[in-house]
Amino acid sequence: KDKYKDKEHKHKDHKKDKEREKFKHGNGYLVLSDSPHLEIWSRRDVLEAMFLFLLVLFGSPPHVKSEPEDDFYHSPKQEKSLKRERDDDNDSEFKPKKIKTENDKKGKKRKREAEEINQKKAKNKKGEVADGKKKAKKEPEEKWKWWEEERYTDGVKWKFLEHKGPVFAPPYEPVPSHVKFYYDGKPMKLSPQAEEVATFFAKMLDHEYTTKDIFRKNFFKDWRKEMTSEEKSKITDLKKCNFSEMSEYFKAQSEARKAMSKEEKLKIKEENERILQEYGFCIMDKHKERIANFRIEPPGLFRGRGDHPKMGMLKRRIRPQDIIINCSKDSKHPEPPPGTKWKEVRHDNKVTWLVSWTENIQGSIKYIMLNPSSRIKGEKDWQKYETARRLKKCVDRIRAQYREDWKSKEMRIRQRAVALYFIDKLALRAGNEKEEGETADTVGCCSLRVEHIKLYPENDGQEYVVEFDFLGKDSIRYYNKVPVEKRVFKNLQLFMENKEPDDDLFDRLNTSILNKHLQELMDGLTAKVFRTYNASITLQQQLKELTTADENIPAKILSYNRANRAVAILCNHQRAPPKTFEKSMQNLQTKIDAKRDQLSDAKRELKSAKADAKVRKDEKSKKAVETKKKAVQRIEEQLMKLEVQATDREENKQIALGTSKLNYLDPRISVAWCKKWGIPVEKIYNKTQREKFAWAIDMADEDYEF
DNA sequence: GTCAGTACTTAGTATCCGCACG
DNA sequence: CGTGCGGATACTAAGTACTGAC
Repeated sequence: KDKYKDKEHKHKDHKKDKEREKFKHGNGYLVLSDSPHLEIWSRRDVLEAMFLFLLVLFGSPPHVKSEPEDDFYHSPKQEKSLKRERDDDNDSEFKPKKIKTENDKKGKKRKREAEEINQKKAKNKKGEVADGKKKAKKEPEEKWKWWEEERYTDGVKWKFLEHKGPVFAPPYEPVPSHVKFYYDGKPMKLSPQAEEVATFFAKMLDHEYTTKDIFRKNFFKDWRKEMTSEEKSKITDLKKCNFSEMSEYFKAQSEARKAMSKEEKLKIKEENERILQEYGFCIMDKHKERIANFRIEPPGLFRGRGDHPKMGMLKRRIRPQDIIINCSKDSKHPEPPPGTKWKEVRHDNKVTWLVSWTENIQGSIKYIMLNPSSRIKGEKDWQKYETARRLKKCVDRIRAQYREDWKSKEMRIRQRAVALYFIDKLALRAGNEKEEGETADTVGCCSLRVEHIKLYPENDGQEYVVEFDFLGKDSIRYYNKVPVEKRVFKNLQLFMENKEPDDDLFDRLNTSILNKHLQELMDGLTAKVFRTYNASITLQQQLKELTTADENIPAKILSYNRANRAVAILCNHQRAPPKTFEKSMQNLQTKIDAKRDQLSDAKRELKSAKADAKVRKDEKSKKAVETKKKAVQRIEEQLMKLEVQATDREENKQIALGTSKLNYLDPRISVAWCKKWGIPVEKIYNKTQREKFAWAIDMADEDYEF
């Protein structure tokens, strides 16, 4: 109650929020605290309404638990969902009842965000409100605009969750007996367990992974664990193992798959579709939502990125007894495959995952969660950009502050300030500590070591240049030479004094110290918000700068891509140049040349048509001139389009735009840009992206400002 | 402050699949 | 009507952030 008091005062019309706030967490279960609604909604009402609603949703009587202990949990949910639409107008009546006495930052923050949501909401709400139940019925056809509804505010992620559990990897199918494995030149029949692991290796034989020492060592060690004692004593040297028949067999198999008839392919497709329909969706709070990764990761050999010390280790097969199911108490929980049991079925509505298991390589937990188009992901995404926009409002203050801190007497503060400067200026990642030897040696800002930077008092005519060279996330190299302010430079010299190359540059700093500091500067601020903020603000600026009114659509899109690219470069989003890059560039060039020829032909024709018309002066020849003119124009346009495409592709050779588009750029900036220039959103976002950003597409208008 | 554990976002690449092209 | 290309999607690794115990 206290938490949200502050909100109450300012938000008289936020009744729904209040409802949510009533269901607080205490002693491990939900407690219904001061609830004015109990006055209007008797338990019977609630049950009745709930019944009706479920009937509409599922078409058959629901399974309703009647145990009292379920009740407090249960009814609020239904009460709330049904009520939503209704109570809008009697809001004010309830207000006075809520007396909040204290506030905290989180409450404030949410409030502010909720405020914004509400403004938008006000616009559309009226129409939808009318038909509460019908809406639920129609829902599958009609897209649900979750962004027009209130959000949970107290850490509850859902009230109802039902799903079918995961899809397990298909069981191992032994290779036919004529496919032999040879040890030391002699054929050898392997036990199914050992054989399965051998096939994992055989499938990767073409990959350069299998030539790496660590990979081979890890693989062999784990493989031996799967062998029978007999096999173990025989097979002692990986070099003497010959997997080539297996490898050939799998290659043949994949060829065969490609060569399958249409019918067979269709059949497989249909089967996949069936599985998707059955397992690919869940019901969360009365809405059917798509699950992102409902298939359990199949066993195989671990492929880390970069120089990973664990590459080649066996990634174990996941069994039902490894699986934790999360769903609501009042849902029909998924059944484990016959003869098996789940590790646990829990009902934790403070988390968003449906299924989890512990992976055996790093011992970390993996989750099955919802699709980016789902409410639960979308809300979070939206909130992320709202936080970044709040940073926009106070970034000047924060910048002034860290510049001031460069002069601090305290080393830890100077380090903090310089690190923050890098994070802000260069969009570096925070750089959590990692366990040595468990993962590839990569760093972020706070974990930079002395060996990762070089200082040049003067370089290429610039003063105080810092050269960064290190491996970041996914072992992608970050290389950059940047001139910095004198104070930063001097500080860096100081930090590096008397240190070995492999000592931490910021020895008095880590991400948790930094984030704690940031939290004090702005509610909800963490290091990664700077990346989001700088990416989005850069896009907005670049779009403003690069777009010119008189360009045609392809040229505008090139401008968009260039703006996008500026961000990708800032965030260091790289990719391996596609294998087919050179070739496809050539193809494009050929096309361009052909188009050029075509254009000059068309121009020539136009000329002669004109000459002809001059002499003849009849209608027909005039018309011919017009036609030719149009043809020339059209070809010119096509040529332009191709040239633009070529430029775009060339500039994109080693830069990946997708990551920033998907994770860093406030989609409303792009949507606004599209609207402003009359560009169809489809040119910017493909189908998946449009689903993910449905909220932004729906709510942003052309004058949206990040 | 350190550490382990948990939840969730961000990331590059492998594979799939539909469509333009010959 | 087959084929090859390139965008879309699937996959899962690798980050960030936060919590709570000590």
